[in-house]
Amino acid sequence: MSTTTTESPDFASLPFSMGKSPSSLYMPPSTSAYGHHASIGASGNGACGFAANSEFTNLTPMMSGNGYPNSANGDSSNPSSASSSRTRLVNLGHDDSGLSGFSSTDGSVLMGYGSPQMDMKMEEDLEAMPRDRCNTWPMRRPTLDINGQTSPMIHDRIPEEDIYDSGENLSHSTMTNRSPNGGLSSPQSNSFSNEFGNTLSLSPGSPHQDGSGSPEANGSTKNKTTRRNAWGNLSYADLITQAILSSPEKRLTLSQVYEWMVTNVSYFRDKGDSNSSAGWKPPVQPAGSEGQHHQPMAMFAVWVSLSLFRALSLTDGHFFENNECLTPSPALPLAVPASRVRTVHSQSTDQARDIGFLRRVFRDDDRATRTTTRRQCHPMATPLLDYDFSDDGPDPQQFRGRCYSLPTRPGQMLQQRMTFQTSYIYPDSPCSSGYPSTSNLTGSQQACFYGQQGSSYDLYGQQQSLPQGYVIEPANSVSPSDGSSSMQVEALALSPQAGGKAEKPKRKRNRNKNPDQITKKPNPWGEESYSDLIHRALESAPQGQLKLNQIYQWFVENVPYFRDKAGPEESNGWKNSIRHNLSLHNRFMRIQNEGAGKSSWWVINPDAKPGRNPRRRAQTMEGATKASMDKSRRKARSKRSDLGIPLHSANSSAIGSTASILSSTNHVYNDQEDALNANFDTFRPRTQSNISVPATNHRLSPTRYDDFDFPPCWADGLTPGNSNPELNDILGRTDQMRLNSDAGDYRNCAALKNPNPMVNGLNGIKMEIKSEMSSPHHSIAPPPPYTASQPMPPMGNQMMRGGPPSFNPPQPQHMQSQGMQGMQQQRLPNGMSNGYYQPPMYGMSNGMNGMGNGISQQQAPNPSPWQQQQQQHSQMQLGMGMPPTTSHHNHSSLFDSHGSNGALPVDLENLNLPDSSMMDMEFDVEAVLRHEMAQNHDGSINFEL
DNA sequence: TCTTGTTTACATTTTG
DNA sequence: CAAAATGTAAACAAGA
Repeated sequence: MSTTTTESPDFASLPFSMGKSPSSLYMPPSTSAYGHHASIGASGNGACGFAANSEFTNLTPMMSGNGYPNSANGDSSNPSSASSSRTRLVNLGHDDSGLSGFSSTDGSVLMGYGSPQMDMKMEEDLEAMPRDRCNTWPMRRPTLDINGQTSPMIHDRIPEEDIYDSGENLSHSTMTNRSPNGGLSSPQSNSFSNEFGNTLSLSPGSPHQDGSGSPEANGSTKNKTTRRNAWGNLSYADLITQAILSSPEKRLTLSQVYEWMVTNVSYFRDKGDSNSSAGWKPPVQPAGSEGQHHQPMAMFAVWVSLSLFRALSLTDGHFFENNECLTPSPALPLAVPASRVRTVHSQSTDQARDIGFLRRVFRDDDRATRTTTRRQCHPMATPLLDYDFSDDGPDPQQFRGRCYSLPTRPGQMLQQRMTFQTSYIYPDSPCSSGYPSTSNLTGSQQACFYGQQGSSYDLYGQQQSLPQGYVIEPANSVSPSDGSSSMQVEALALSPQAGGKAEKPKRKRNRNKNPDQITKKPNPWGEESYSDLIHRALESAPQGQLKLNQIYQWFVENVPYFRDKAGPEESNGWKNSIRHNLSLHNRFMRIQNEGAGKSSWWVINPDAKPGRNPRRRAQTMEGATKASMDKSRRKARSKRSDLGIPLHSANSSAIGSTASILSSTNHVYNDQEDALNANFDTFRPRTQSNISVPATNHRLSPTRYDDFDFPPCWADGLTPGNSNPELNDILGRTDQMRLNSDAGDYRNCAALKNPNPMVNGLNGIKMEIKSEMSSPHHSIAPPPPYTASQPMPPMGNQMMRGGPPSFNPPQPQHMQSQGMQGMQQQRLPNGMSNGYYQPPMYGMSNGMNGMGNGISQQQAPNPSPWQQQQQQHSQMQLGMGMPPTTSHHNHSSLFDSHGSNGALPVDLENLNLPDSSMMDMEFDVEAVLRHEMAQNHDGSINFEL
């Protein structure tokens, strides 16, 4: 890491805007997240961060709207900060001087990312702004003795409730000159002198210079309660932070934290024995098991809170920017003399890691909530600033606002830059799942960090930056501390931008319940499952798609465990598991890559719900548990075996997909066993997998859709609103799109959403015109670019569909000529199958425009006859691709009709369609057919076989 | 023969 | 305790 120092020219060049600043870029919701890589999306050499408004706690992953290599370039000229209307995001980082900070004269440090460019932009706004109050400043309590206050204005503004915000507690030693009992439980504890040679000063007892924190100071009963904890006002987080930062390497094992506590905090020192420490630390472990403690909840909470609060600190100036505490005020000598400000010019890799840390902290799609401590105005916990305190002079005596209370001896604390390898406050390593690990914190974080220092995720030689960002969603304003807890624990809703709904955190298994081994990862490689890893791999792919061998490669390159098992013999197992997971989970989809004759592209299913997603099979069977299904299968198999029926019948290949489909929906059979007999052991060619998307064979020419008037459902984001909960439940279980509730369009919508002829499980039925077969594209097999799987957490439909598609196909020349084809080929099967890739329905117009073809369906007023025919065929195809819609009473008529007129191909007639239960879904295929026939003025329906 | 892909089976753990 | 989740192994088939 190369670090250079830039002396800020003057006071005004503080890297953070103080108050309202243009650096806080507001973007309308419509522009948020999708079209731009917002602030958090940093380039490889750019530092970015969050703009963490003190009001906001919800951090929402923000997906990039396009290929992040481009969009995340961190262009400083691009104010591509994304936010919701109430969200403030600041484009923070762009160049190598991304880290900067400032400090108060008393040594408290504000730091964060900020480039010189930004600094310049902020200058004009760095004017002192009056503020009525600070969210976290304690107001003067009537009962408090404020004689000692050095800044009356402060007390006028400090909310009473927050007077003992823990954030203030780590303050300068000069602030400890209060009542002997005002701080830690003993005066000597005000100075931490630990084994690491650092002397840390604490002023835990007093909120401010007023000394009112001392119960003895005023003798009021209330004052006795002002000390939050028995050991003082320091929260656990503060203490832990102090402990960690006091270590030479800025990292401690949990046991070392305990030890530090005992050594430096008299309260804990007094309770360091195995009996009395039960409340604050785990029971004493057997010898040799240090660091293997089972964390009590307090520590758990602290851990999490510390994680977040560091993360928020990493978000740096923006976090503080919005914090009024940092607004320069004549009454608040908080600003840092320019000479004191140093800007760290860190290497991009460092910044990237920092950003990566943030990203991981806030990203995990499986967890939407976090418990954390709201730490406003807390400049600590991010010793990323190389701050020169050498000439601080007598400033330690100066006032320190509550918001700056934490860093003590910042020169000590911040001299050593924290790196990812030492990011013990690193709760969300890829090996973790966002839950605090009780593992030895000094364990190799690096081993858990995919895309290690300086490396990217890229398998293609492209520089990878953050695939996503996060916007900070507004949350309830910070409630002042009630003083009853050492920390304010709040839930941080990490909601996907799309849905915004918090996901229940996904717990990771810890198979080993042995307390001594509880720190062990559930898997040798970490806490993430294969599925998670695959997801991550796909997420990291520039196009969001990887081939199987690329997934292998990703594993080898990014997960040490698999790297060590990359041998041909050793890798068989985990490769098999990867394949198994790819096939099994709905969150992955395969896009067939036939033309290249290569393996398929695997992508993240854009419709996969964040968090838990059903597997492709057992869970889709309502009322039939896996066990019962297995039993039924065995029974059916046995029965068939008894009858001499081969388990795998080639004849069934024609309905191969259907078989799989039905296998996942055979609960609809009245007689499950019949369903099993009919479908279960049906052989399914792998190219007709129910999770496969044919990439080429059934592609349609883009012109086919040129003049198609797409119903509103295409543009409405395909809101999951549905009028048929049952159906949608099924669809949801099978990972299908939902039917739009718009009765007027839902049929076509449903059809359009599933134009792929395979979507119905009608494999072998190609309702495409002959010209299609002779299409030059037919023999070309470019992998369809996965537009929706740009690196991002699973966002859900809304998010996936809400933004413009990004099209960076592996074969752009091909995809650009495909237009709709690229969309169409990736249609999800409709209701009856699953796993097909469903491209995002951004609104067809935009989507098409975004795909190079640029043809909006509404923009072709005069379709040619050929086009009309194509449209009709398309609609026909689409119509056939949709499930029956309106009435389950009509489902038989469908077959009656086609049976009578012979319009349907043999395959269709012979198709083992699901029986009544399936048709209970409110479909009206007949109506669709009629519609299509009407569209085809000759009343014919053409099927290409 | 190898790779890829699907599916089944089973053991174990977690979850509700 | 049942169901679900997960990891693992393996059978099987298609295709290069």
